[in-house]
Amino acid sequence: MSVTIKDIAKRANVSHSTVSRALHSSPLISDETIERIHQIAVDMGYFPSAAARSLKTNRSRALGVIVSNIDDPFFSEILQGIEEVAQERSYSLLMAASQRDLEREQAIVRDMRERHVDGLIICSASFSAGQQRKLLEFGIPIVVVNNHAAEEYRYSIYHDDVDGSRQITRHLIELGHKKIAYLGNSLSGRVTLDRLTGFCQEMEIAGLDVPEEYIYEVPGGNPEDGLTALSHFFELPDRPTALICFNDMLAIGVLKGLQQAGLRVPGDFSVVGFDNIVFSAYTNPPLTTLDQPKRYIGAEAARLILNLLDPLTGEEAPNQEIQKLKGRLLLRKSTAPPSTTEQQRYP
Amino acid sequence: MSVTIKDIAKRANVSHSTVSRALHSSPLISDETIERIHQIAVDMGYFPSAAARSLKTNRSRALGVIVSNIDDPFFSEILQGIEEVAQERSYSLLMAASQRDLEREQAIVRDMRERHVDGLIICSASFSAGQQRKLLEFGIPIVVVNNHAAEEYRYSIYHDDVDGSRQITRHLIELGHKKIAYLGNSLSGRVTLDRLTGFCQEMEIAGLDVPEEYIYEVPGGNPEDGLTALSHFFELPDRPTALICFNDMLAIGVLKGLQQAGLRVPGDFSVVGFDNIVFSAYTNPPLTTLDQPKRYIGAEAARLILNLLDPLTGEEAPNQEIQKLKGRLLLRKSTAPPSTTEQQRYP
DNA sequence: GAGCAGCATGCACACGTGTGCAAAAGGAGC
DNA sequence: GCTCCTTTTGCACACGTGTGCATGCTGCTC
Repeated sequence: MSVTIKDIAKRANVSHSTVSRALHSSPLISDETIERIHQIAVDMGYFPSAAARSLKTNRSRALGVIVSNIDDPFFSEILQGIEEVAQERSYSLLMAASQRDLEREQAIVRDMRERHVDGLIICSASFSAGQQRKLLEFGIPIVVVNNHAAEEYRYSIYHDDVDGSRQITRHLIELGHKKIAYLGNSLSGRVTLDRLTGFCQEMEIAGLDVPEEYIYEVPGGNPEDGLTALSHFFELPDRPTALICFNDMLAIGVLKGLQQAGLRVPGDFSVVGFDNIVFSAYTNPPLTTLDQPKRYIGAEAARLILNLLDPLTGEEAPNQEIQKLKGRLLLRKSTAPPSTTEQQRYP
Repeated sequence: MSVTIKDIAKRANVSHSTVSRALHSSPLISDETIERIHQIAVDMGYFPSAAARSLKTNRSRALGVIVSNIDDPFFSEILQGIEEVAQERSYSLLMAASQRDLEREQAIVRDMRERHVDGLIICSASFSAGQQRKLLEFGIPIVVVNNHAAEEYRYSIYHDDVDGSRQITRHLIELGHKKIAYLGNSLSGRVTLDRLTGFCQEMEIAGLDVPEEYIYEVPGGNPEDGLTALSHFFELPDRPTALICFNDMLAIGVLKGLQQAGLRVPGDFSVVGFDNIVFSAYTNPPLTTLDQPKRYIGAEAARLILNLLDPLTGEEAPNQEIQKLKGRLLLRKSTAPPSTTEQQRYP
């Protein structure tokens, strides 16, 4: 079929082991043979077999990446960060989407194991606890990104959602809002909880009350979820003047709902998102949000795992590393002081 | 290290070849041995080694997927479609982003080859012609998706951009527009060209003139590109009343630019996009666009290549297949008849 | 010239799996 | 009891690469 080191060996009148060593530029082989064999390899169009190498060395130079959905703009930006670093260090990526489906998760984990990936990056917020044990007995480094159980893994990197949410809440409070609500995504576990916690903490510090009905959760994080969730807040007798959304996607849906209802943002109602996905800058009005360094998070996750696999010279591989990154409040145009006449403007 | 078929063989008091056959449920092995060995395999936590299998069988049960950018919402939806079908047929995906960078492309192709992927799906519109030859001597099926050289490959699946563009143009013409402009993306080769062609065809049929300066290209397809491109049209002495954008991303930027300039859409100016990415439904106003079946395209690409690899019973593998899919015009709120006083309303 | 060091290369086995062929076991038919 | 057939299993080799160890060669020193 294709050219192997044996073919090269024949052509060069040496043994296949000499070829193998020469291609790795081993010091055991004389410089001229190395040069000669490299040349022959190029001429013959030799490509090493990753399978054979992997079989022999027990390393695949591949990373597994598990994500909930590839087409989530938040995750896809993280993926881009991972990809860049992996490519730079010449690792390949085996990618799979769990769709939050247990059966798929199991199939994926099984596959990753059979393919002997050298490391695993999990970007699926809700990776089931059952899989976790299976993964650990796997014996390879695992880095989780923004997982709901970030602290239970040895290596993880995640955004400080409590802090981010506090920044956002403080901003609204400083604008003068007193009636602030939170719209969460029940599917995202720890993340939505942390964002809720940060919100509540800051409200308490400010001595502001958060009625139970100001906290609402939907099972999803897409624009349409935000759109439909809005009716909950509309039906309240005492309506909030500002809404903190779990993420930008929800916020984008909320903006549309408000517009349909004839409410002006931010004049009548303030909305904030979370994540700073690309499109949050192009809504009308542009969305005030919390900028998570998504690309950096992905890159950092890849770097962390690659440093564990191929320790750079001088660096010691840590046996535990949990990175908590802080985001940055991004003020745009969807927030303003509450309208003094807001009750009248409600439809 | 981990459990191998030899370990199972020892435990079961048979040879490793019997185990190998039993695990494949070969008819050569008695049912009871098959049953017994399957049980032992489960008990011992056996995982077959993909590397060893791949080495022996010359199949990897993996598909390579090359994309320009993972975080492009258009491609990431296609990816999702690919992923679903691949998973269903238990193939894994090796994913890489070319970033339209020649050096990266080469590294990726090399890697895919070394890893012996069974098939390749190329979603990078501008995959260089040089790579193409290398790929073909590769000897594996290749399916290109929306490539600029779709017809040069044996298997490809792409959207009928000429038709789509004609649908869009016709819509604008029917609304009464006579001065329609096109904003292209010079990086996307055939795609932008086809969309331009469809536009021109329909304009000619309607007997409408397209001045040279109504056709403008920017090197990119992101919202910011659309935003900056707008000034070109503003500077024209005789301005268009409608703009067809290469894709939704550009259109989203254009919408923002128009809003900043104080123009009303669609009252003062009509805008249409292309692709129907998720967010096009959430702009203000919602974007009229051409709905490409992105997920379906991805799924179809994966199905095509998998049918070539593992022909389903009864089906004959075609030795060439070029699918051209038609999109559907999606009327939303960014288009309307041209304002009769449009010249006055321009700033 | 014997001994030795140092360099360059080959031999042989290993990684885990799949498979053609031989062989063993068992039963049936004469 | 022998042959023949069927069913079940084992032997041995192959896939392409990496590596410990042995071997051969060259040149130097005493």
